[in-house]
Amino acid sequence: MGSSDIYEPQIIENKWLKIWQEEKIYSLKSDNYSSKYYVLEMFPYPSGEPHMGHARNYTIGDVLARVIARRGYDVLHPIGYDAFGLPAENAAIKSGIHPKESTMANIDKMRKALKRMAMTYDFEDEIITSDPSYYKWTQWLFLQLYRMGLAEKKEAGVNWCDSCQTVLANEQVISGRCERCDSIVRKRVLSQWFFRITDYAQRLLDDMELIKDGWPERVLTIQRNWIGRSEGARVDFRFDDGSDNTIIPVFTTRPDTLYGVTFFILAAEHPLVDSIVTGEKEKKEVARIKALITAQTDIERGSAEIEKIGCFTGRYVINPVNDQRIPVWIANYVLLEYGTGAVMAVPAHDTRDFDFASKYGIEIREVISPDGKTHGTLSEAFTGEGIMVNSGPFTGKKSDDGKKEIIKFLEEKKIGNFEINYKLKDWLISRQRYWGAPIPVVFCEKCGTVAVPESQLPVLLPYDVDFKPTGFSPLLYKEEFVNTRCPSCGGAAKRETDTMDTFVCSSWYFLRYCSPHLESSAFDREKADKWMPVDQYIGGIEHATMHLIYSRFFMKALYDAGLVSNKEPFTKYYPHGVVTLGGQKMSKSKGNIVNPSEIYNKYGADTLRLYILFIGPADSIVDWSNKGVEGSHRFLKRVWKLVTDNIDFIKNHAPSGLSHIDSGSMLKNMYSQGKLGLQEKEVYKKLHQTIKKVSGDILDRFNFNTAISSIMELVNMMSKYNEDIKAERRQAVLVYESTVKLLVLLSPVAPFITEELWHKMGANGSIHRVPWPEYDAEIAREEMTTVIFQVNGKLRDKIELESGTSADELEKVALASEKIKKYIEGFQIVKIITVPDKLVNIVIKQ
RNA sequence: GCGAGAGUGGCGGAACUGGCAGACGCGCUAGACUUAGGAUCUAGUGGGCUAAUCACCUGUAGGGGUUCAAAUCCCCUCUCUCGCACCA
Repeated sequence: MGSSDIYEPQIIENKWLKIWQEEKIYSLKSDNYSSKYYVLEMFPYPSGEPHMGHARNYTIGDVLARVIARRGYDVLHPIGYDAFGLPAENAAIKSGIHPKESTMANIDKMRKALKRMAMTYDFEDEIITSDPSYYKWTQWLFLQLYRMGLAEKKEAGVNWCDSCQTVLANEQVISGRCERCDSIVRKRVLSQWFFRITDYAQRLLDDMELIKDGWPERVLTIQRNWIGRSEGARVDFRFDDGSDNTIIPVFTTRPDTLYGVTFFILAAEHPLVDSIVTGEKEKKEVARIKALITAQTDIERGSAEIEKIGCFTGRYVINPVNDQRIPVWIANYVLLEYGTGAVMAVPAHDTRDFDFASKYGIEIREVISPDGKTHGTLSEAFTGEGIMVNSGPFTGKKSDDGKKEIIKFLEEKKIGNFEINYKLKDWLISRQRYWGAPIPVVFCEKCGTVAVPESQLPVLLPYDVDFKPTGFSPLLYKEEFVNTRCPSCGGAAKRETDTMDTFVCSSWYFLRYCSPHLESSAFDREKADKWMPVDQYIGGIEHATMHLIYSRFFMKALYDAGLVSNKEPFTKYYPHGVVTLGGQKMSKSKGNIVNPSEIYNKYGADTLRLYILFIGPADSIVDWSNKGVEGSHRFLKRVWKLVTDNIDFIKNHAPSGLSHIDSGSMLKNMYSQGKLGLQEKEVYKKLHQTIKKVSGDILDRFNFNTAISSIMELVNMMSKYNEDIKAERRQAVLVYESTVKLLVLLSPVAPFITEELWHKMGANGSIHRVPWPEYDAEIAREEMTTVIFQVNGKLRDKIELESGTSADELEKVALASEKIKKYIEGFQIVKIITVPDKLVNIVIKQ
């Protein structure tokens, strides 16, 4: 046995990497096809070499892209790097290595690893968001939004992370903590840049209709919750003494409970609080409670468990529907950020108000009754719909109707109106950090805020800066950067020193991929129209309310600007599951990491790719197992042995000039002429069943794990055939055909070993150019079927019968079965259920 | 607390519209080859009963139901995962 008969993954993989690169087989694009398919995996943040989650994500996308391309589609399958971001800058503070250097070094590592794993990307088309040729267009897009009035600088209470020394978008705060470093986030009032994503809240909801068939429902639910639409009314309250005309609007989803308002609450931070409190005693108490409340973190205030506290302010407002005097309180459970920061409290019909009223002895007045009767003292809030009681002219109405009528009443009297409220906040995009795209704006004393003209883009990020975190952008201390001329009047002006949230960069990269090298604009409209939307997007679900919602917003804004033709960026989205080790999330700090490189260096990339798909369903959490890797490697060794054995056999036994193109039709002829033996027919049928199963599993169901098991079954059956039948009696055409098709089916998952064996078979050209096989339904159909016989639903016998045997015949055979007879003798047969090709169930009376 | 999804051998997981539960892989057991085996091959492998690979019983978190037939459909309970959670 020569050395060429041993499976040596390192040697063959390195060999093919080189050849493929020379022959550029990875360019899946061609403009000659009519049907396009855009496969995209979320691009990586270049943190070093890729981790197992990356390997999983990219392998899934790669296999899909390969199969689709070989079904004749024109496939766009690009890669790039989300290269701006905090980790590189934090590393720079620690180590002194410039973010640009570390980022580029990491990208090199990443690219090398992706290539080594045989990902079908055209690396010449990759994009790097931190490159001026890219962020020039990020800045340009910022300006488009600015012109549309969708970008604005405004004073607002924002989330501040002390550890990251920057503000965070709402989406980056996960239950009161920083998404990146887990520190507790605190509120600060700062002037910051925002994108008005709230203007698109309704469309982000409505357009879910366009993508609902391709997105998992749970992801849309997460977005729906995040947007948080609620319908109700705005109701204006005024102070009772006419001392001023200040209107305090509130938002309520239950205008039908307006008659049950017994107190009124302002958020402790509400700007009116300080000015309205007049009495000395109240001033003291309000100051004390306010201090207590503001000391509570957002996490505490956001939790329903924390005790409700508050106090009376000494002032009253008038309930506009019945002119009653309502005491004004402050309380910790009313949040400034939501609605108007003021609430009409209806303790009888709101659990929070009920708790508060009970604690402080405030009146609880029932106005909605489940049965239309009044109930005196309530033991808990009734929050359901019912019949209005104690509600003046509205008494007796159903709450649903009452809502509409009260809104109508408010609108007529101009003291309120129908309103929709959203939890979604505007997207805060400025960051007080260095390693990001500069916001292309200057401030001029004469002209105010001035957009940098397109011709002056990009606003280059200076290289030499001091990274010390001071709470302000490092750019602020870079005078050459800050001091500039006003583009409008030419006078002295100062540049904006904040940079953009990296999520801005990633909100449009899928468009840049359509024309990655274009210098004259962000993207070529025609190309974007050809490729967009992304047909299949693949990536982690943790971006449900960040990247995925921002990208949807961007696409809509660009659509409104007339820059793109689609409203949604991603037709289908598939969230893959994470890879754990010992049930724990892999993390550097815990030291429980298996890197893809360890695996491909030891077993080869084919083993890695195979195992990461075989490990479990692609959308579920899977636990890494080194034993499992070995199993996958063993399988490839078995394939190697089977195919090399068959190559030897074919050399000695096959008719000369046999090619895989005619082996198929030759075999079909032999099959129809009855020239195949029993076991040969079985192998032949299994082959076509496998083609069917693998195609469906990959393309329709994303079931890579079962696609691989079915290939394993085929290999097992082919090996068994070789074992059972002596070489001289084997059917050469069958051996040839099944070996060829086996390699083709396996090639997207294990591109190296299949290419090597393909060439060992004497083929010309790459296996990765061979069209995806079609199955023949006639051959895939089983001739014989196992029919089970049951008595009272219990399995008692089974028999092989020709497929399609009639129900009558089945019944006859079943009743003739010795085993069945044993069970039914002496009993009365009640009925017999027959399902052709499946079973006969004889029901007897016992 | 509310909502959604899930629970199948020792393990990862199959079972498409109700119709042979446990495909495929790991692990384990026995055997073959071998100086050796953590290589490779063969056979076996849900549990119980059994001399047996015959036969039988039992079995998909637990309990009930629908059905000729339930891992699959319905109800209740338990457990886990995810989402939401003073959102007025």
